[in-house]
Amino acid sequence: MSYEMPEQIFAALADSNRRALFEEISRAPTAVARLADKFPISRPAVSQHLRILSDAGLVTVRPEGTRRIYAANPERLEVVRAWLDRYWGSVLGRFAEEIDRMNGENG
Amino acid sequence: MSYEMPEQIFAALADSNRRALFEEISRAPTAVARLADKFPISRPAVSQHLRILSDAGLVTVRPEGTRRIYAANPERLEVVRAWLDRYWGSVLGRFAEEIDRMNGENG
DNA sequence: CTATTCCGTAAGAAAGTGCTTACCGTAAGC
DNA sequence: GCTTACGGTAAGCACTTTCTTACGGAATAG
Repeated sequence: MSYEMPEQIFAALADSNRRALFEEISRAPTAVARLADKFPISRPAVSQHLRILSDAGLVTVRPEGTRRIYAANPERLEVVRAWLDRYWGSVLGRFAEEIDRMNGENG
Repeated sequence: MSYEMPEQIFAALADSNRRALFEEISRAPTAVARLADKFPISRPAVSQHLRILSDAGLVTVRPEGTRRIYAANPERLEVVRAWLDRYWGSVLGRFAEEIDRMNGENG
């Protein structure tokens, strides 16, 4: 049994600035300076957040002249959904066991 | 339009110890000392994690004698799922717009 | 070639996080 | 009552995060 741990992804999405950046980028691929204009933090701060999003695989980069265009990689969120599904699976499995157990005792 | 921000929930789940505690509690409601036995951290550390999980609404507490039994509140994860769904909705909406725009230009 | 624009990185400050030990309150057992 | 078990909180420490300013490298415009 092996599945990808959503460690980096949860950590990346835990910061509200980063979530907002990710959502902004998801609306349209965007250059760094433009993001820095839209957010109340400096351009280096944006770069640092983008680094983390990039390491988590949530965004990709494409150079365009001197600019670097960041685009979202929405598929990556499947890891989160997979974690949720796996969690629900185990919780529901537990629930079913409990039902069985109660039936075994009483039914 | 208003929807609950998953701020605290993502932050709570970003820590692997906390995720593990949450999953452990999800298997069965558990007292603090028992959790401290199962994890390589002290009892106060467990208490502090439980506080954060509790503030995020991911767990509930029930006193039982001198013990406090923590139980998971899985429904809370719906906030995460809702965020995912909303995100996908907007991304797919964008995609549809893009298709329309291209059809308007070329087709 | 020079100037300009864009952006990543380095360095450092301030704040936050996660852990430990020590302590205190509360519930149950003797 | 007194003792024991349980667990939250305070204080302090090491480490990490997040931001800033300063700098330097790379691509374009003149």
